[in-house]
Amino acid sequence: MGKEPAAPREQRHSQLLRGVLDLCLLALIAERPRFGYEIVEALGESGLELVSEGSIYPLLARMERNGLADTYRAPSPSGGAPRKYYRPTEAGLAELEAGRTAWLAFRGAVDQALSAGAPTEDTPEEGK
Amino acid sequence: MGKEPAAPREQRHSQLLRGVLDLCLLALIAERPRFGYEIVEALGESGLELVSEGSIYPLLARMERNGLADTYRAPSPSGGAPRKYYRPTEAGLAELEAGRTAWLAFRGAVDQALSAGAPTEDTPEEGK
DNA sequence: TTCATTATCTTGCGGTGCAAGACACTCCTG
DNA sequence: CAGGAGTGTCTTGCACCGCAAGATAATGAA
Repeated sequence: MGKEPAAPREQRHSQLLRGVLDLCLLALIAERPRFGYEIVEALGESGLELVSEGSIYPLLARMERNGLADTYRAPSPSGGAPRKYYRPTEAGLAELEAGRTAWLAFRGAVDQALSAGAPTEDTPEEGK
Repeated sequence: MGKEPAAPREQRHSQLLRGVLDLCLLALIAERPRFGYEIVEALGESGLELVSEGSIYPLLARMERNGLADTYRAPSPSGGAPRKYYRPTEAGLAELEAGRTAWLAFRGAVDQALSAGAPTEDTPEEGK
């Protein structure tokens, strides 16, 4: 005993983000160059409020290392540490496009799987 | 170089499944009791073809251990090892309901985040 | 100088999908 | 009766990654 997860409900969110978080980042920096802090806020506005900096900085660094994004620095206009702006490379844009497709397919598959045994089930799917 | 993952594209699928796979299983056994092999096939029909037995048996066992599902055995009608049927408990149904809600919220958030910098958009970003 | 603000980066932990393979039960054939 | 094939279940070990927590850095104001 004592090995209970204790918070299985909130943990689901963490697991859900996997495999999609990098895509979201790519989409965000594809819209326009952004820096870390800004991205956290942008994600929050999308409804992904639980994403924190500890999640995205390593991810951003990995993307840069893998050649999906490149960066440049610029001083902070409001005083403070200089900002590091991220912007997708060609490879990054390609990855984003592939990822969008994968997400759409996955989303459809999960929707269908979850519709099984749904409570609102009038869906009179023909008997096979 | 030389430490590249080699297959980042196919790996995304694995990561996407996290946090949702248990929900799919719950939905499937909520529709009617099912056994392992059957579940793999059902998932495949939904589009989740890459899910293999190595993924779901441990998951099924975990759900049983956590009181989300209970089981009973029945002989295989077509000869072979006896089947182990899974069916959700009350707690399992509650978890399924909560999970559906979480999935819907997450899905919307990701859709919105991914719509940023979409190619179909007139992206009027000026050349800086 | 010292402090507050803004922002980036690192470490260690914990959860989990999956490939690979071992094991179990039943029927069929000779 | 023995052997084989088909059908299902279960276990081990690994690799991946989000995240809490905290360290670090740069700038401007008091």
